[in-house]
Amino acid sequence: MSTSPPAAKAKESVSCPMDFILRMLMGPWTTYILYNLRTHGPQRFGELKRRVSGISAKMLTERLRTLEGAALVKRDYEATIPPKVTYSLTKRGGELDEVMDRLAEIAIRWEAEDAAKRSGRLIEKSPEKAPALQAAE
Amino acid sequence: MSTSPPAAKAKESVSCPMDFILRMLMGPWTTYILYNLRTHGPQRFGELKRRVSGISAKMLTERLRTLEGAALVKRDYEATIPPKVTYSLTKRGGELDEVMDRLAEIAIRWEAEDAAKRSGRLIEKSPEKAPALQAAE
DNA sequence: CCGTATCCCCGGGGATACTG
DNA sequence: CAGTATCCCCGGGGATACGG
Repeated sequence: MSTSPPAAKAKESVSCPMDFILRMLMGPWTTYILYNLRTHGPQRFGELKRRVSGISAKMLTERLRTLEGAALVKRDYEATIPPKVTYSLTKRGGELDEVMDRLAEIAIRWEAEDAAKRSGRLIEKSPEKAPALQAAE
Repeated sequence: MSTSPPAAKAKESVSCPMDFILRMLMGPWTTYILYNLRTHGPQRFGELKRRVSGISAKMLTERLRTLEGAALVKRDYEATIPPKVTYSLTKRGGELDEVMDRLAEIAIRWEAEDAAKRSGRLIEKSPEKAPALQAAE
């Protein structure tokens, strides 16, 4: 396990295998990019850049290269004039879908639970300021 | 979906719910910390700091506070002399186990596939330098 | 159109010293 | 022991301009 020790070098003494994936997903903008490729299908650089609003070309390029290196994204270069570059998820990239969905499901449930807990408190006590939510355990 | 737009503010126009969780897990050292709490059980600040080797007190404190705020970690303060503070996973924190395991499983499979693919190439072609691995699709 | 090259700035995070 | 306070530094990432 890791994510940001001194140097993100290889060899982690008591490492955890999923670390690599988390490192990948954790990179800035990464989830945005994968999400857009998932929901809007293969698309060109500019299109992607427009959708992932706010990202710089530099950043987008860097992320796509990294994802490509990890074999999660495929890059198709067509040497027309002007050139046309299309990015798409690889088969491997698609394998993350299930976990992503699982994560999304949990997130939604938590959100609902928190909302319920909050409104419950409001009904019984109506505090001035919403207190930080606390886990039951 | 997101992870690092301009400001990690709330309100994301076309947001994705799992974003919150990813943001959390993606924080530096986070997975290390959760992993240690999972495998070594509840433990004190110093103990945790020793295990997550290389982390600074400042960072560890900040991460633990964030995790506590997200209700993934519980903080027990005992006002003895000297004070004794114990951290543990909450029930909610434990709900991530399944996804984590799933992720670990995928990571291990990929690693194996890559190793196989690499050695396969080495046998048939023996290239000087190992080429960047490429997805089938 | 799809990038790379350059510059520059801001804040995340480490080290150290100190308190309850 | 478990933090907080302070200082300081480095590099990640944006903006801009240019090349194929």
